[in-house]
Amino acid sequence: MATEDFDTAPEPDGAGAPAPGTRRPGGRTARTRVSVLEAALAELVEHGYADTRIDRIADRAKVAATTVYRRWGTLENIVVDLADHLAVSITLGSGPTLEGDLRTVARAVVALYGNPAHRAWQCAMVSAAAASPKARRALSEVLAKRRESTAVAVTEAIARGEVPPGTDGHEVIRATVAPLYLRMYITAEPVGEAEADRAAAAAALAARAGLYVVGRAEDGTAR
Amino acid sequence: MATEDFDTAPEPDGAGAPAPGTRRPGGRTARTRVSVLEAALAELVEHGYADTRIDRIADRAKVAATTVYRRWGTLENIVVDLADHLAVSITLGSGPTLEGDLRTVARAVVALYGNPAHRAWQCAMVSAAAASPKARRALSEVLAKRRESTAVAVTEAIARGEVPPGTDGHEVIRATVAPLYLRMYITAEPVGEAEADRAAAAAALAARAGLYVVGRAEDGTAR
Amino acid sequence: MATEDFDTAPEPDGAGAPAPGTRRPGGRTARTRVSVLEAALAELVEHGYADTRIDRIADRAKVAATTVYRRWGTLENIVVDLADHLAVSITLGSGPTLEGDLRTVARAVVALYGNPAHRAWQCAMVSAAAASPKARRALSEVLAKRRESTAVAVTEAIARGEVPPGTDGHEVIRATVAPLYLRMYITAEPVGEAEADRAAAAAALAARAGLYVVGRAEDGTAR
Amino acid sequence: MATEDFDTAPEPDGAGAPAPGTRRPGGRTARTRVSVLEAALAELVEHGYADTRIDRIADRAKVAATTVYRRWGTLENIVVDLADHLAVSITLGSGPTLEGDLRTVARAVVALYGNPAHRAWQCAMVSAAAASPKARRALSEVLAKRRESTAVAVTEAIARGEVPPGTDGHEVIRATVAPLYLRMYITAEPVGEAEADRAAAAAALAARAGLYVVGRAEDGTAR
DNA sequence: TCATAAACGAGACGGTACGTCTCGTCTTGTG
DNA sequence: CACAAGACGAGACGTACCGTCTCGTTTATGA
Repeated sequence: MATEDFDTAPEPDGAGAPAPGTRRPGGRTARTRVSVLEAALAELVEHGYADTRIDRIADRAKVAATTVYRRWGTLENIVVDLADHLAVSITLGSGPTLEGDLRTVARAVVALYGNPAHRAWQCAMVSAAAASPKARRALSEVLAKRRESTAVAVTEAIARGEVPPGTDGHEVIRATVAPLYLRMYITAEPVGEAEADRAAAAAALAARAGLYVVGRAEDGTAR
Repeated sequence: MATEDFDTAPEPDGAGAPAPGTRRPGGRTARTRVSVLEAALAELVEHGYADTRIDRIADRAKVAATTVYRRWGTLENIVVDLADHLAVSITLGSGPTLEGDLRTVARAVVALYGNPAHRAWQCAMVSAAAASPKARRALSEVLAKRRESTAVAVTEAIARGEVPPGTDGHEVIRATVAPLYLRMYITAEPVGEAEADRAAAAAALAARAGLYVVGRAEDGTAR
Repeated sequence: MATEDFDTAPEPDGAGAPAPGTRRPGGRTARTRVSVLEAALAELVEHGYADTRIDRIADRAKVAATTVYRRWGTLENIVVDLADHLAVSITLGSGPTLEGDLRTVARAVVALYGNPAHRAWQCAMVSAAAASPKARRALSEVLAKRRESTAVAVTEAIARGEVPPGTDGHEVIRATVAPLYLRMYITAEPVGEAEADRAAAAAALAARAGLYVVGRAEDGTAR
Repeated sequence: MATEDFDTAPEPDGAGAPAPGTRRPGGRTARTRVSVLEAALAELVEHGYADTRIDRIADRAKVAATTVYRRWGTLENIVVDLADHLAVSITLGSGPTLEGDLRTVARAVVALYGNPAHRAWQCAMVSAAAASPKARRALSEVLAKRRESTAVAVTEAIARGEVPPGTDGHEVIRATVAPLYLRMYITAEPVGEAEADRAAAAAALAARAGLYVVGRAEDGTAR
């Protein structure tokens, strides 16, 4: 195993003071939060993560910059907090074949990429993740949660006898979205429905072949 | 097609003055360049892209900060310039099967990730790419160049009749490395030889099934 | 006359609401006041005027900061209010000579300077006085009040025929303490009984010579 | 001896980096310095020490605030630096009597107080001195330097046989100015030529009586 | 080999954003 | 329903880093 996780700092986030916004989470506090998150998203869309400034967020949110620093401290924290606010749910129509379901997932991923707000946020997360363990963990969690809701497609496929028992749903979803994410967030190559469908087909094929059966992963190759 | 490339700025890099370091590229000039690039790499390893400071690079390279600004201007440019300096070449032993070759490629990718210097640089590139079109293009080119040398495996496989004629070599390689890159640079999940081999197997399977035949990509799905 | 008083701001202290703490000056109200004043004094001793913070005073007094703001509004007001709380009285033993009495006064001034609490407060007053007219007036009053009780020594000396009739008691006291205050609060040079006694001697000498006879002050010099 | 000096902080001003402005003290550097000092003085006159803001100084001096922080760090340092820039010299005409000379000194002190710029600066110094040992030392030095040039009046008076040999010039000057400083910077009572002349007369009288003979100070009183 | 233009070194500065610290006010939820 | 505690607005602070400018020095390079 080449690596686990490249954490570095010990994150001295110990429970000192209970962070503003937690103690009295109603009324103004909540309004402020929404207002800031929305402003942050707008700034991400307009300027991108690297050129997003906290004071500009505060201005746009009609909030004192001090408040932003008090509540979030860093831009990274704001972006991470946006995850909840953006809460995305992919609903798949329980199609008759695994490939159909995966195609739905893949197309949804591409569609999200077409949404400027979501795309800007996701880009920001990727950029932040490459720099900080905290963002890394957060992004990891968000994606895991999303997979959670789509991995049921695999369960059903197992029930239908379409793929071998023991097939790891998460792994199948990963295989489906990986080529898309590569293009979208790393090489910035064009992504469309063609790519989505091809990725779904490849993942379904491999799943049917039993490549994602848990445990078989241990010896690595299947065939 | 959901997107092409999300460039924004026109990059006003017009040929004003001929950029220091090009006119007299010998002796001290060359020494300076190497020294700075090496220092930059070390800083990337130590602090990560987000916390790498130009002045610290200059200090470490025993060079005036002014010089760094004159020659590269931005950290991003330095990181991009590092691409040449890190020149990686994956040599595959022309094995008897496509899957074998892909496995070699995948394992090489994982091995590179195990190299702290290369990993730090690649993380920096991903982070920068998420923010700037220039970095995006550069990263895109680097990866394309790498694929160039490994895509021959597919050509040979076609010759052997292992995969259908018209199969797109680049696409096969992309399919091979995508799950690894996803784990390495986006979700920060563990990556090892197991994952490498599984990715290679899946890509080979899909290639054999004709999923990566050029032109068929147009209508998207291959059945 | 080079100057009168360097007031600037109009002091918008007009009688709007009757200031909290004036209406019901018993029980808790009084306890709070004492507690805050004492805390303020302690903070002055510990940190000095420039580094004394209202919230720290509140903490130490076990009182809500809001209360402090309501009652005093500014640190300056607290310091001014401390004047009463510190009420100092110099009792002179009605000695046989003016110089003796003045020596008592001078030594008392030096002794007060040796008291950390009083010294801290006095330093604060001087510092505040250099900045605000209100503090200036307050300090002026405090010192005038102190002189009031000691100037009787001059009245008695006049009665004894030791100094000419019409000698201004306040002026004699001023002359006595001036060199000490100069050292203590302006040049921060050492001050001890030697200086006290010398100042008393000089003031007594000048008083006997009739330098402080009222009216003669008009033409300034007394020969 | 009640006290020496009320220093507190260890002043971590050790020779780390040689502070900007010392290495290349010509041209722009010098212009910047003058510009800032002049602006600072103007702000002191307009707003007083307590309400002088560094960024406003920078604005007025048409200099980046960063530069001010780099060169001086604190307002206190600027005010201290102003001492040199304001370089005051009292020239006394070598009159025939000590009292005449002292009168010149006293009147000069009052006249300086009439100069708004000098008065604002001196008030600032007093205020700062009450808060920081560094300012205290600086003010102390400035005043000592001024006395240095006027204390010669006493030397000449000794030569003329007007005052006893061994009379301490500095102490005589202190006695002269003390009542004026008390009124000007502590009690803010009016000060004019009348007070100046009276103070000069009293100091001269005490000096002639031998009160300021060095060594006699040890046992304190002279009589 | 030597003149000269290129590249570098070093100090200072302008400017942006950051993150913090206070002060004093306003708001909220709880006793 | 009052009020203590929480959250906020405003403003200044001091710092970090970026990128530029200036001037003086060193060093390639080609005539």
